[in-house]
Amino acid sequence: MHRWLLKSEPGDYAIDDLARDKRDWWTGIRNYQARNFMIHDMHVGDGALFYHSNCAAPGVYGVAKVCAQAATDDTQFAPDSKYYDSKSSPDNPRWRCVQIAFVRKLKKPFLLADMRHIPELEKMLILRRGNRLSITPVSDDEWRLITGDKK
DNA sequence: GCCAACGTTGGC
DNA sequence: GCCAACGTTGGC
Repeated sequence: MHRWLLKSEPGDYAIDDLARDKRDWWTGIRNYQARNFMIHDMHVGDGALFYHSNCAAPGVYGVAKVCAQAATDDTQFAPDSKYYDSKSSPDNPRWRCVQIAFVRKLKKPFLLADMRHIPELEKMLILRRGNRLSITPVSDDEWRLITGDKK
């Protein structure tokens, strides 16, 4: 069982959207490293920290979990989608994504500005300068510290 | 809005 | 395969 941090711009898709929808395919990932995490390493039951990026107060706002293994990301074939990929073909889809389910919102967000001051979190990839990877692994200790979960 | 850091593209 | 140019990300 692994744990992850998923970035999303709240203007695009926020934790409240997931709370409303209950579950959603994590479409639109167009980076091979993040895609490979979804295809090879993310499994049903894995936990996910839901992180808001590119916004006034970036940080972890909620908890989700993987509820379905990676499947074809249909947005790659939708010409109207901002995630359309003209070089991908239905015979050989380039992009796949997992489905995630809403678990809960944090009582108060764990902000990036606060994460930076906690020594136990200093190894988190999200804190590395220049980091742009939208899916990153999270250790069990980091998970407990951020979510307050006992295990 | 600024700008550093990064990933991708494409000419060679 | 190299690498400059370009577009994007994302904190500030």
